[in-house]
Amino acid sequence: MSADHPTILCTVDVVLLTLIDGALHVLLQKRAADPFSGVLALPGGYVHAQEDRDAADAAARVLREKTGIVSPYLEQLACFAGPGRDPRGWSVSIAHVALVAEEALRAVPAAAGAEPQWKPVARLPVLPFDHRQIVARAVERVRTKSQYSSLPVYLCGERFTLPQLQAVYEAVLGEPVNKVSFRRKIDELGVVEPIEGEFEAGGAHRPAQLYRLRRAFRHALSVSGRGLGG
Amino acid sequence: MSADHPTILCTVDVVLLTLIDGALHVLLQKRAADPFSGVLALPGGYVHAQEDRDAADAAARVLREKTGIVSPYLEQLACFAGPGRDPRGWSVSIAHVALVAEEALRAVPAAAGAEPQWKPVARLPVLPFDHRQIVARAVERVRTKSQYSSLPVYLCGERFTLPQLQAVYEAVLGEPVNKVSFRRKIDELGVVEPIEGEFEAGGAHRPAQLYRLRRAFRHALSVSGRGLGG
DNA sequence: GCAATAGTGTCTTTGAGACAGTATTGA
DNA sequence: TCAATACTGTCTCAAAGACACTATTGC
Repeated sequence: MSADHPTILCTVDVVLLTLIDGALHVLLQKRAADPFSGVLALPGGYVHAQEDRDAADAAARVLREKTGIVSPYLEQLACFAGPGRDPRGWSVSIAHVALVAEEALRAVPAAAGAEPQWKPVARLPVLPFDHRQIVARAVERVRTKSQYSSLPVYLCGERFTLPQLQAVYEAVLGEPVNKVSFRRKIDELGVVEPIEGEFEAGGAHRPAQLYRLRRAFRHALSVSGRGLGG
Repeated sequence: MSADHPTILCTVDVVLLTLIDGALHVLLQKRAADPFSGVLALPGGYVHAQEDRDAADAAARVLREKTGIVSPYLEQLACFAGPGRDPRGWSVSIAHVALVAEEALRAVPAAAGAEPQWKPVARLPVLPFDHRQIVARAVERVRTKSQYSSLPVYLCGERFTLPQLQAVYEAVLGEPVNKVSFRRKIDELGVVEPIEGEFEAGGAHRPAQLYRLRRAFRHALSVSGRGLGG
């Protein structure tokens, strides 16, 4: 029965987001091969049936191979499929969203793929395939989830203060949040903990308590994004 | 580059839910072909590159061809993918959730496929592939969305009373809901409207106002499920 | 002391649930 | 008139936001 139907292209794409100067940016790379060789696009690639254990695994591999980045948060976004999105024919892209702290990018080893470029999601260049819609859906998902979850902590570095975390929420949501209710919410979500005796010094004002992710929410590898407060 | 990789099976599966005697039921059919020929499973099939315009379109076609049902609500759920879920090899299933009123099933023409069987989601038989997880995720999605949206209206017939709609919500959510806040919420969602002068007669009590979906929320065909109060 | 930001106590406002009342039917 | 359910007005309670106050630093 499978022979009745022409081969369908099966790929994964990754929308990797980070916060630069208070604005969400997405990682783009110049494509190494046709179609659209040399054009800026989302990192993506074919599923490797020999090595990938599932779609998230494939997305994590593609991200690692092309950019050297291992994201602490990786979640399936949706399938984008149809006859027109890829000039080669009917294709399926299993799109994923990943989050990383800008700070963590400084430790990334030399990438195997093209030099990554960060573009603000509010001013994207023209993108091939349906990558513009994919990015839009990813941003929408992150904004929606940030309203009730602790997702934005994955945009912070290892150590952060609550005022910093609040600024991250405000940047993602695009609106100010109430300080008191923000702290109440973060407290009851229970995903971060104060680092005993550690404070952010430097300013001409009272130093802020440093926090970190609780152990149960730290991931060296990719996670599904479900049921983890994300 | 595509030749580097073995063919990946690309299918769609549909979790069609309805409410029977106050309990969520899922439509299953005996499979017509191997693998698992003759075993009860979700209706599913290959993507047809020649005719399907996207994944939801493929799901609607599969559902229509195999069961004769055209659902007023169809939404992409997630991709289930991996080497172990199908004995034929690495496979991708683009799973969808669909909702239909039990009442609407009576008007369904003779199905081209096997006789559909409705099984309660709380007591599923053993299912092939990863269909059990797919059903579980579908039910979880419907429950979650029902908490804040008008999704359950698609489990009602064309005309319904608010007490009937409330009972549907309670069946889906598995818990009683407050009558006053329920009516406030339905009112502000703005997806239903009273049918002027029409009441549900019959009981030895005050008749209830009949309601229907507002025109903007009625769909003869499948919809994406996003941004429509669903 | 003063400016600046961190952190907290508490009042107000808003929305959800509880409860009890009125409305309308068939018997 | 009574039982039964539809519908509605209003009180109570809990969560969220507003505001103001204290805390701690560098200058």
